[in-house]
Order: sequence, then C-alpha cells, then structure tokens
Amino acid sequence: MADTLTDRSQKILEAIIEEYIATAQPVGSKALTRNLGIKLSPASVRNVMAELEELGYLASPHTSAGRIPTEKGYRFYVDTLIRVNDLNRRQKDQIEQQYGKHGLQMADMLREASRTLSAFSNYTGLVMVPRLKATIFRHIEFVKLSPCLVLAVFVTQSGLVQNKLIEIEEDLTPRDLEKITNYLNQTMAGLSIQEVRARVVTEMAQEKDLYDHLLRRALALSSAALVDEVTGDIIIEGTSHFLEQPEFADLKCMKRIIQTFEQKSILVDLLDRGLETEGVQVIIGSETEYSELSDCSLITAAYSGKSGTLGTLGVIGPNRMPYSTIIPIVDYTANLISRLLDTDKD
Amino acid sequence: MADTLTDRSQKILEAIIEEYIATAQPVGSKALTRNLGIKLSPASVRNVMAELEELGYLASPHTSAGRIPTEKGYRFYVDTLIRVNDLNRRQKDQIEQQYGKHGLQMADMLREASRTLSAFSNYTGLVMVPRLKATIFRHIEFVKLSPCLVLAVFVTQSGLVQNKLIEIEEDLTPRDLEKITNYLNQTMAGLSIQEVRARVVTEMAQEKDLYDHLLRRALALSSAALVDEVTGDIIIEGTSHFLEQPEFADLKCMKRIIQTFEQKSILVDLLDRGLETEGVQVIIGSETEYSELSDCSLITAAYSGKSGTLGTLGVIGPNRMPYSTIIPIVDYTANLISRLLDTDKD
DNA sequence: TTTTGGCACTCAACCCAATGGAGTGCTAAA
DNA sequence: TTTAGCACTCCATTGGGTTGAGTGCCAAAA
Repeated sequence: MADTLTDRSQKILEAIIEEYIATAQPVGSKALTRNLGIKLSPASVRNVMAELEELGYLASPHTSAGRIPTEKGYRFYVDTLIRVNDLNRRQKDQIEQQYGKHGLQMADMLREASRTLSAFSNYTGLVMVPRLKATIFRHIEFVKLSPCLVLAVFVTQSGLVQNKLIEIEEDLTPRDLEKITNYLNQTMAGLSIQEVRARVVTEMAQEKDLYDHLLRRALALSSAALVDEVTGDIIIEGTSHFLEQPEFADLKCMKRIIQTFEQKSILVDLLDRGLETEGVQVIIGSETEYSELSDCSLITAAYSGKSGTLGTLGVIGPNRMPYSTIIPIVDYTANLISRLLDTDKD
Repeated sequence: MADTLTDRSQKILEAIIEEYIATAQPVGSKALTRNLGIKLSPASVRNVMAELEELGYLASPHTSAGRIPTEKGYRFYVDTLIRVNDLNRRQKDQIEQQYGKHGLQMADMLREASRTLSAFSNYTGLVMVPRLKATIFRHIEFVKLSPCLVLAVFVTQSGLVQNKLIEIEEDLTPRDLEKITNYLNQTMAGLSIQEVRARVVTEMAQEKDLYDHLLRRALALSSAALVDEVTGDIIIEGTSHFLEQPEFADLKCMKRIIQTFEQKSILVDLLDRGLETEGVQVIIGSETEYSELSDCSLITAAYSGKSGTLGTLGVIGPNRMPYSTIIPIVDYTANLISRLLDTDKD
C-alpha cells in the first residue's frame, strides 16, 4: 500500500506535512505550489492530494479547507520521508552547558535533562527515573530512628540515592546494625538489585532455621529495603508548552491531557515501552493506546549507565510536532546522559 | 472606612461575595433578593450596592452587569464576615485516611499532603519542603563514590533524607570516613542545622592550625555537606484544576500562571511568608506582589515538627475561592502533618 | 497520457445589524 | 426610609449576507 506511493506523491506528502507542522493550518494546493518547491500546477497537486486522501495519509476537516496529515501520514513521514539533521556543534554545546552548573547528582541531572528537553524542543520534557531493579548495588546504610523503625539509605552505582522506612519487630542495637551493614555491603557490592534480591531470597530459604540470628536479620532488612517500587517515577517539565498549541485550545481536551500528566502512570507505561528499543522511538497519537493521549505524540530514547539501560527520556507534544528537529535533541540528550552517568562517579 | 459599614451592608456584601464565589457570575440585585435571605426590595439592595461600590468593596464589569467583589471586598470578607465551619468527623477521617496507606516517609507524606489539599479543595495544593536549616541533625553518612567524590547522606530528626555530592582533594580511606562519621554523629546529634553549621564554622576558625588532620577533614566535609540550599523546594499538585476556572479561560493568562508554577521560585517566596505566622493566612490577588499572580489567592498555614516550624503548605486558586470551606482543610492538614511528624519517628 | 486552466460549488469565518434581557440609576410615591 | 416604576445602557445572542480559500471535475493543451 504505502509502497505504491510514487516519488512525486511522497514529495507532496512531505511538503504538506512540513507545512502543516509549521503553520498548524490545513494546507491547500495553492499554498503548496506558491511557497514550497513544487513546480506543478495547483490542479495537479489537487489530484495527488485526492489520491493521498484516498489512501489515508491525509484528511480534510471540511470540503473547502486544505488537507491535514492523518496519523498514518505522520507515521509514513517519520518512517520514510523525514530527514533528520544532526545538531551542530553550537547546539550540542548549548545543551551540554546546562549540566555543567549543576551538582553532579543524579536526581538533579535527570531533572535538568527534563528541563533541557523541554526548553530546546519547546514541548514537554519527560524523564523516567531509573527503576531500582535496573541499577547496581553500591552501598546500603541503616539509620535507626526509633526502637522499631529503621531508615534504609541505599546508593546505586550510578549515584542515585533511594531511601525507605522499615518497621522491625525486634530491637536492634546500633552495633547489630553496623554489623549488618558491613555484611551487606561486602557481600552485595557490584551485584544488580535483581541479583541481590534473588540472592537474599535463596539464602533466606536455605537457612530457614538459621542459628545465626544476625545473618537472618540482615537478610530480612535488606529484603525489606529492596522491595520493588510498584510504579516508576517520572520527571515532567514544561507542561505549559501545551497551552501554546492551537490544537488544544479547547479547555476540556487540554484538561484531560494535563490530568493524565499529573497522574503519571500512563506516561510511565509509555516510557517503559522504550526501554528495550535502541535509538529514538516515536509514538504517534492512538499508537499510545490511551484515548486521553490520542492527539499526542512522544519521541523517546533510552539512556544507560555502565550497568546497561537505566531508563528512558523524551518529549511529548501534539501529533503536529517538528519531528525532524526534536528527534536529534532527544537522541543527543539520551547519549549525553548516558555518557555523564558512565564517567562521573565510580 | 471599613467600620462605617452598617450591619445591613455587611450582610449584603457577604451574600454577594458568596453568590459570586458559587456562580462566577456578576451578581445583580434581583438575584440577591430572590435566592438569598435578603428580605429587601431590589431597589433597596441597589442603593446599598452602589454604596459598596463607592467604598471600593464591589465593582461592576459594565453598567448593565451585576457586581463582583474587589480585592478589598474579599479581604473584608475573609477578615470579618466569613464563618468558617470546622470539618466534621467524617471529613477529618477522610483526610486522615490518605496518609495511612502510604509509607511513613516524610517526602511521601508531603507529596500526599499536597495531593490531598488539591483533591479536597478542588484547587491546587502546595507544600513547601522543610528548609535544611529549620531541621534538626540526626545522622550523617558518607559514601565514597570515587577517590575524589563522596556522597553525604543526611537524615534529619523528622526523617527527611537529603544527600549531596562532595568533591574532595585528598583521598580518604574508608576507615577515615568511618571515623569522621562517628565523630560527627556523636558531636552533632540533636543540634539544629543552624547550630551545627555555626559550630563547624567556629571550630574551624579556632583550630586553624589543627594538628588533628581527621578533625579538620571532618569539619570540612560536614561544612560542605550542609551548605544551605539556595532555594527551597515545593510540591505542587493539581495544577489541572486551574483549567476549570472560568476566570482563566484566556489561554494567555492561563499560561502565565502555569509558567509561574513551573518556575516555583515565586511560590517559594509566597509560602515563605507564612513561616512565622500562626494559623491560617490568606493572601489575596495583588497582595502577592507579583503581577503574574494578581488574579490568584493563596490560603496557607505553617506546619511543624518537634523542633518548631518546618515549613508551610496551602492551596492556590483564583481570588474567587470558597475560602470558608478551604480554610479549615488547610488548617486541619497543617495540624495533621505536624502531628504525624511529631509522633512518628524518634 | 499527463498536465493545466477554467469554472461552478462548498463551507467556515467574518462582519454587521437587530433583538432580547438583565441590570442599573433616578424619581416619585408609599 | 423603602419601594415601585421607568427610561436607559450595554452585553450577548441570533441570523443573514458576504468573502475567500479551497475543492472537484472537465475540457483543452502539452
């Protein structure tokens, strides 16, 4: 089907999509021949447009308006037509600068990444915070808050700090805690959290009637400290850019989208999808499979530390997004973050 | 000036404000006599309204519309007319329930507070994260990430965990770090951060040519770990409620407000103002002294742990807010948080 | 066979005038 | 002092007319 498009049809489709992305107005045949590099008459263009509409790449809001791209149109554009320019040196430097001033801490870095994505794309930036299980154990520390309450502070290889309150039944002396801490730090260092968790489970099973009380407690504590987060967290920046989009002028629809953002879980799911994919991924409209976001598109890419993929980041906006300029921004940011996480601290 | 208002004028002003809060429509004399408990004729009401407008409590968008309250009107309403009903048992229970399911961790609790404020008020919830200097030192821990990079993890009395990356010049052995940790935890426990900081400074000055290397390093490390955050952090939830307000239907103005939220610094300043005030504080429109928020009002209250005031929380919305129902929600939430912080962990 | 000019047609957007109605201020009567 | 009555104002809504961008189709040109 898509293959049957002639060269000329593709050129016209591309021109229409780019014009529509730039203006947010339905494009007519005349505008195309006037401004863009189409050296055909409006009438010929009209024929092609009618054909493209027939095939589902374009749609017309009403008879006497121009055409706008359908999702299928955008998809074809992104898959085949698009010409992605790499960022030039200056742009790369500008993006990179944003991370210099900040402390080197991971959480700050991810927040900055989201901000930068938003600022450079003029849409909304998304960064998924690494899931615990994707990270590598570096250090754990227990701070006793009360006789039956212990705070576990937990540092991953890449410098992410997580903490968790644990209720315990039996009182542990600071001495006990120290021993437990030492034991865990020595045994578990360098393992991925998944491995640590697995190991704790098997050891606990093996040594059910463990006479070594301390070991048992150590395992119990670490098991409690490392329970998986039910749901990932996500950093959203630049929601206000949505208010600039003419397609969301309707407050009803606007509100639905912003609420979806606040709720986060849907975005978490969408970013999760990019975890296994190499390079930049584009999700267009109903491909999200959420009706709330049927008019939104995402451009995402995975980032990684030395332990492999940690999470994904990206940009969300209306379907009518300048994909060709945003894709390299997302791509570069993901690589930059990966680089920073890799070199910084170890 | 305000004192010259007769009883009757006040009743009418109150009725107008409450009607306007409920409907968002300018209130006319007829509507007042029909629906509300005013047993005067429209003509009499009109006289009073004209008088109230003269005095600056009301304004009319144009000649043939009803009246709407001015900021002065709202201020008088909040200061004198308002009847704040306490929450009933059921409402209190409902609010309290929100905190049960969650872990007991402070950060989660504050986030939940913001969510709850938003959900129960139908406006936007704000919670200021305690400033470091307002908290009490409980425990510090150093994790060595690389030869010249140390992660300081730092727990306050109330269970807030902060962490900070520190670059060091000289390599410290794990043994050194442990000693330093012990020293600091023993000397500083129970002091407020301000005190700790002061103490570190004086000690460092005193013992300039300290032969005890370790102590000097300890002080240097803790000094680096406890530098004040330049700017406080704030948790915002329920921004989408702003999209429901008819007064912000204009996208331009809407965008300005949401951008102000994203930037956070202005909100931090506004919440800061409530730190020294007892009870609930209301800031109306231009009282914020920020033109971006000249159509917004805040209802805030301070919350505290056992070490005294920790921060503030509240609700932000349009000037036309149902103050009488939101004030008790903010009040109760602040008290609840204070109670939870006080009892939970020590 | 493909392209193009011409032409009739469609339809949203815009403008404009007329209408209706809610609300006001004022005055005179109760 | 309160109220009924009345003239007046002005926004919001409605509906008709016009405009203009764009379309589809057909016949002529290339």
